[in-house]
Amino acid sequence: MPYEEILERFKAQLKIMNLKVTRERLMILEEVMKRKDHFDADQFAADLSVSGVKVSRATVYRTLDILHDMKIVHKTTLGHKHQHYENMVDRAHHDHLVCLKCDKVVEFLEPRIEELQEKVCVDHGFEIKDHSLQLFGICGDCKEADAEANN
Amino acid sequence: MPYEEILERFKAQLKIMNLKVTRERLMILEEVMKRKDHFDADQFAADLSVSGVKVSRATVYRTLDILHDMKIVHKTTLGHKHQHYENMVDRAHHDHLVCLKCDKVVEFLEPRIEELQEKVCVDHGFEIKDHSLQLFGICGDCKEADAEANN
DNA sequence: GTTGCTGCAAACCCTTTGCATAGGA
DNA sequence: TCCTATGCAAAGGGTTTGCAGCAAC
Repeated sequence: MPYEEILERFKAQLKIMNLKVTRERLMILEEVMKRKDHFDADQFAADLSVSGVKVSRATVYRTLDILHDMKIVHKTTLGHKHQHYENMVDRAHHDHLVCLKCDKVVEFLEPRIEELQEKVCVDHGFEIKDHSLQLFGICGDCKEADAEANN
Repeated sequence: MPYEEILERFKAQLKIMNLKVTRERLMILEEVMKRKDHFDADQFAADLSVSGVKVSRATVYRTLDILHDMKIVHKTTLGHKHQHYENMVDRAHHDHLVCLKCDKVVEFLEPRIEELQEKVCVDHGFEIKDHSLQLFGICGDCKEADAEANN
């Protein structure tokens, strides 16, 4: 989806929600759209600042929340004490593999897991709304590094 | 496993780890063994206090950590900002369904999901160590309540 | 002009930690 | 006696919030 389109969608949504189109919100949207990785609010605020964009941390949190409500960003817990955000424009749902040694994050999608989750919910009379799945382990690179260290 | 046995195991493990057998640690083990639910440290400390057992929150956290190292309790994140603990004595691994309305927690085990997780890891060259899976939705009771409210 | 937004700093919440004292081994 | 454990209160780290001034509409 071209940036122009997201921008228009963002503005339109803000209008619908009775929110104002401000310089800060546009700057944050722009920065989010540049990101393809999993980022945390603090790092994001720092990067904005380095780019010469002055926006307070409070506004970053507030705006990321709006973007989350609009499903433009997704929030995940990857085993740290802070939340991670990711740009979801043109991206399908996925879960995460997290390396316990180097913190590398790899995305995956296993449709059969998704189906089984649905089934579990139905079996328990739940209407599923969301889920959170993270697999923690040691990535290939770290395993290799370990093996070498033991030689 | 009878309580006596866990108690002995706890004392033995403490000895191995060069930790002391204290009144506080025994009181906390006893309270943990009474629990079959998912509890948080704060509630746990409050309940201890109501039972007339005086133990500081700091000691509760410290001791729950020891019990976690010993695999006597398991730590989970259930979508809240605090950790939940559960007594794992005589209990197998399981994942959780969480109701977004009433916070009810239901446990489930779907071996096929576990297998597929293994497969995903192998496919990505990861050595799996742990995983975290929560399904969020609306439980049967809340769905009924909603339906009635709409009549 | 009205209403919502921002930045700041303080508050929050859960959890951890430093330190003096108490208490197992 | 020696050394760890405890309790307290303060610190920590991420996130939220109250408020006065400011910017959209």
